[in-house]
Amino acid sequence: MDMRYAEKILEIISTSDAHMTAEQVFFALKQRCPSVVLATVYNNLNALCAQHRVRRIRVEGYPDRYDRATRHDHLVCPRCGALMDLHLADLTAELQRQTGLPIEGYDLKIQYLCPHCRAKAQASTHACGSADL
Amino acid sequence: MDMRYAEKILEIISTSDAHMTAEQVFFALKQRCPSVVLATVYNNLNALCAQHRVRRIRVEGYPDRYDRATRHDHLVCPRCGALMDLHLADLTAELQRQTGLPIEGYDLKIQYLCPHCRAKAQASTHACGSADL
DNA sequence: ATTAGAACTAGAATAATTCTAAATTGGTGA
DNA sequence: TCACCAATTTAGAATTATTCTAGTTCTAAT
Repeated sequence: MDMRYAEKILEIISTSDAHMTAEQVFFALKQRCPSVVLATVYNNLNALCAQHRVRRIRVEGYPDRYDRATRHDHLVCPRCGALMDLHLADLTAELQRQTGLPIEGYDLKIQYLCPHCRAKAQASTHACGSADL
Repeated sequence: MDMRYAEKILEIISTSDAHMTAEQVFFALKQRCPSVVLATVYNNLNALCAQHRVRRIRVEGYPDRYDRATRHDHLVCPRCGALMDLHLADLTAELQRQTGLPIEGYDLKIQYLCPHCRAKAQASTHACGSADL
């Protein structure tokens, strides 16, 4: 397993709340380790995800993002892809009970127009009478 | 908007419970319309998703899948990407209350090792003492 | 029949990610 | 110290899913 940079990558991800893409992690790491290459970042990220030390988040229409492995949910803006953390109660036990299955985890993404996109949507509604999507 | 094939595509998706990829939809449609091209399927699928008549499901490590637009949740096998429908109670109101936000919807994916992968995992555990992932 | 606009086709282009092979690194024992 | 081994990284090509562009065809209205 490729792991020479793993600790550094882990630190970058866990000290940022930016939900970075692989490329952003790569640029952040490059500041400290100029010789590192994007493929290495992907390798390390994949290894970290396999070990559940990092969490990969896929958002419709955007590259994968990487996040701390702590259990929490997300708010996703369907317009701009912005991601925000949300700390709701853990539903695992409840879902296990409802489904009767040995579930391993779950992923809850809540769609919500972020304030910025909400403002833009209102502006364009006022301007031309209907949304531009 | 590209919509000449939309009804046929909608029919293919809604009469199948296979959670098809764009390519599978394309092959199914090609049976009836041999001249159709993959890009057209993507265009129609995108239009249908924008109108919320079809739902796109992204699964880690696999191409996007398309599903009926009815509200329901999914069970996802983290090993093979298999998708299964799950009809749990609608959480929208509860989430709206808990977050205090005007949410537009949500996406709940529950990870669960499907019976097939479970059997395989057990077999390899017995054979060589530990999982092969 | 003509025209205009929408939708389709073909295939090139793009973007994210993975793969392959070669080079480098770090650790271990001689 | 030196040589060796396995693990990891590098470099860049390859792959895959999806989108884009330009030209063509279709439909419906005139």
